[in-house]
Amino acid sequence: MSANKLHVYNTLTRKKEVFTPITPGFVGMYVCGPTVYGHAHLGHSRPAVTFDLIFRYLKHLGYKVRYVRNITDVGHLVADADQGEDKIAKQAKISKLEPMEVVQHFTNSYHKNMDQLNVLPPSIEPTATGHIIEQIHIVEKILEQGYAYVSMGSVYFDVEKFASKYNYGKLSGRKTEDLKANTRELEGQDEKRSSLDFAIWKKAQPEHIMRWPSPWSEGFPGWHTECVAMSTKYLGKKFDIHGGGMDLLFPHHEAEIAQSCAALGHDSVNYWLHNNMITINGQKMGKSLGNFITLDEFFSGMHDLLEKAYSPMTIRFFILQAHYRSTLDFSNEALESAEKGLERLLKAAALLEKIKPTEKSSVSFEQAEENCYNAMNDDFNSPIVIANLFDLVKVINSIVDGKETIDLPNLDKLKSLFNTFVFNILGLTQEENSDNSNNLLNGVVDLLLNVRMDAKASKNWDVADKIRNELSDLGFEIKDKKDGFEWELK
RNA sequence: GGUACCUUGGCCGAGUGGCUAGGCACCGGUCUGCAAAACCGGUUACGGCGGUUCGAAUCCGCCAGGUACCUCCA
Repeated sequence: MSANKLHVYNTLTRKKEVFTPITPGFVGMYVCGPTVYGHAHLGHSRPAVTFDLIFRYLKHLGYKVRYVRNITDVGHLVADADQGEDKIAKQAKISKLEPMEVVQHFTNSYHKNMDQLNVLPPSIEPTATGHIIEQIHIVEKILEQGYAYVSMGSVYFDVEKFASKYNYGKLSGRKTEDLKANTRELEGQDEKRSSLDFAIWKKAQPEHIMRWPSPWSEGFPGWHTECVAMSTKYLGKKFDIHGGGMDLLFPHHEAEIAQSCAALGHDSVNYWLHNNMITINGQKMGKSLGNFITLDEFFSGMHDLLEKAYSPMTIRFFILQAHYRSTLDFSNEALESAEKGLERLLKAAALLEKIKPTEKSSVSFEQAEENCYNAMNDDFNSPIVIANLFDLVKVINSIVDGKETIDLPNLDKLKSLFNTFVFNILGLTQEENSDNSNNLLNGVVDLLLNVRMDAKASKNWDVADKIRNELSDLGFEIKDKKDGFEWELK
């Protein structure tokens, strides 16, 4: 891997490639966002954090990035007995709310969770319902090009016709013959010429409450059309990066490629990036599997599978400790070790600010810096970055212990390196304990510990230990120093 | 059934031919009145069998186990 160039793993070619933007200095990135018909769960945080890391790093490299992440608020079908019914509409009926009320509620909840995870907002966050006209235009274009047909008020994409000219399945490695042999019986199949075809406009059934007029019927846009319409609108007919979860590879992204190819005559995306899944007991955590834990439940600890609450930063760090293309297995043990590791990292970051430089330096950081950049340039390898940061943690602690020395230029270098990677690129934040701002409490604890200092001075160990042990039981961590003490609320 | 991918130490997770991440846990030491924190050192690996090679966790083959997608899903 060459040292200075960003390489990304392109799902389309199954290789790491040098990243070269279409327009020098600018990057266009589109990422599939959530379908807002439920609270965000741990699985949703993976692409959000992954592409946040990528967004942050591209910006750090000096690119001007337009990051588009959509909100899917219409159109996807449910999997159970209510086949053919709109997910959002179904949720709306259950809770007797307006569909847009449901959408707004879960969008707000998603935004709150993303903010807690310190995920930066995208540059543009378009909604599917806000781009019905654009989607109708895409459908019209595909019809004009002859790669779709109208049937009973719905419009279907003609996969076999498309496949006769273009390569359908190139992203997911599928062949149309194999697909034909394996497609299940689904509702509405009789309207389609082939089981492979997919709806790009769907006529609304009477019970559908989300519906829009179109040249073909009153209905709603098809499953994969919104991303094509919105990515084209905001990033152009050709853009750099398209991201999303691996589970969207087929059919969603394959269908996107087919649609933009059919409508525009060429591919839109240069680099396809896919994050892997978070698993629970080795199995994908997913809405439809019912084995998910929401982010709010993680933050509060209110779930049977959780032994305790885990902070948003713990979740973020947990995700960043694995490479984005690997599966990541949830367990209480793994989260607790992430929590402790993160604490150690952030404590070092705080200590770093207090270090006073000396005349001479026994340490330098060129190698560490190179290692960090090489790791990020090698397909955003955050676990390697973190490993290097932990090496720096050791150095910081050794300096504080007086076992190493650092001069001003090296201290500035270390601060800049550490803070850049910990806070700017990995996007971690110090989670301030709100109780620390309580002056009354601070005064009382300081008083008790000063009493303990006096007890220690007169070798009254019983009193000294009693104060320390009982404060510890209450959740305070007491650290004796040479000439005093430090404490914090755990 | 088809396609793709995975299997690393007590746990989590990097690593793609030699130099063997990192975190958590555990053990020993330093410091401390004793602790905690910190530092130093240590222990436990590459699913199985074969092959290629001077050398394989890393390449190839077979076997076993697992996952994802093929229907909405991050």
